[in-house]
Amino acid sequence: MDKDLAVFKACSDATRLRILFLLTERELCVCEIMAVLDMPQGKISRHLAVLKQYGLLTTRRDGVWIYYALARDSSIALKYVTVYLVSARLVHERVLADLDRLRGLAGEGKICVPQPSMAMLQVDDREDPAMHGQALLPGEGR
Amino acid sequence: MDKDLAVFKACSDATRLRILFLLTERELCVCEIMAVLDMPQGKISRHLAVLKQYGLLTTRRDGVWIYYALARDSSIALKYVTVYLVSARLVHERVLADLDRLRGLAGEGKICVPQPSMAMLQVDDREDPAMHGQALLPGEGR
DNA sequence: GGACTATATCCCTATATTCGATTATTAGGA
DNA sequence: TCCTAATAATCGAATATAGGGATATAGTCC
Repeated sequence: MDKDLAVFKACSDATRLRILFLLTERELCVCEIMAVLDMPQGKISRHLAVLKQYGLLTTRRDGVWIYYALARDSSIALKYVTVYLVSARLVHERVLADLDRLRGLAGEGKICVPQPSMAMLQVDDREDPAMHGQALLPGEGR
Repeated sequence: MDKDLAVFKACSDATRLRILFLLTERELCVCEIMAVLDMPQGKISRHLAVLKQYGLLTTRRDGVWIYYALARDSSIALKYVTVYLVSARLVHERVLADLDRLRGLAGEGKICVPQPSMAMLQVDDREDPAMHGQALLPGEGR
């Protein structure tokens, strides 16, 4: 029962629930989730660590990126929560908006492809306080 | 989405989860839950208040006793959590022990002597726990 | 090696949760 | 009305959790 309890604890936070809804679409790396939810990297990373620790997520490393995906068959509760996520994703406005933003990022491909360094682009690289240190996404100007 | 979040918050405590499993059997009054879980009255009452506040329970007063029962259709998440509860109740040792203790209470007659309305109670234990979304809820006919 | 990027982790504070213990409320009966 | 049982509500302490900010680690490219 402890595993099931862990699943519910994992789901009992608004940010984590939004992340889980996003992951019903496909596996995602941290920077994609950051971009969609518009939250600082440390926060996203921490919540992902919690979700993984509770057994809801698996990770796959691909170079610099670490892809998070919904785990399967790790507990009874997770099975039903997953069915819930898939069923409710089309109902909640906020989730729909998140999914739209995700699809708008860069189609189905990687969005956080390594960018040329700012120095090489000869762009003013003064830090923008509003950016929380996150990298630019393709197509974004500064 | 907030209602769904509330459901998961409600389920993210071991005591509350055990109470919810008990309530898949039938509606219960506080003293019965106290006896089964062997916990102080204040603790049980507090958790029941949380569950009700989050929309998972309904109450019915009958004289001195207040019967708590699983709510229905109050949110999408609750629907799936209820299906989970019915499906998982035969899997977890601790839940089985709780349900056994509950069934053993009636004969003892030491605690309050409630008269549960049998209309609420029909749950088919022979349901296949592996099925998706079609398990019977308490009180639902086939 | 050095620069850069993606991600993880640590520190610290604010807030939330849980619990035991106590007290209050409500209903029924003598 | 007084008494009692069932339940709710309150208080304070201990613990857990979430968040921002800063730093650390680990690949990748040159």
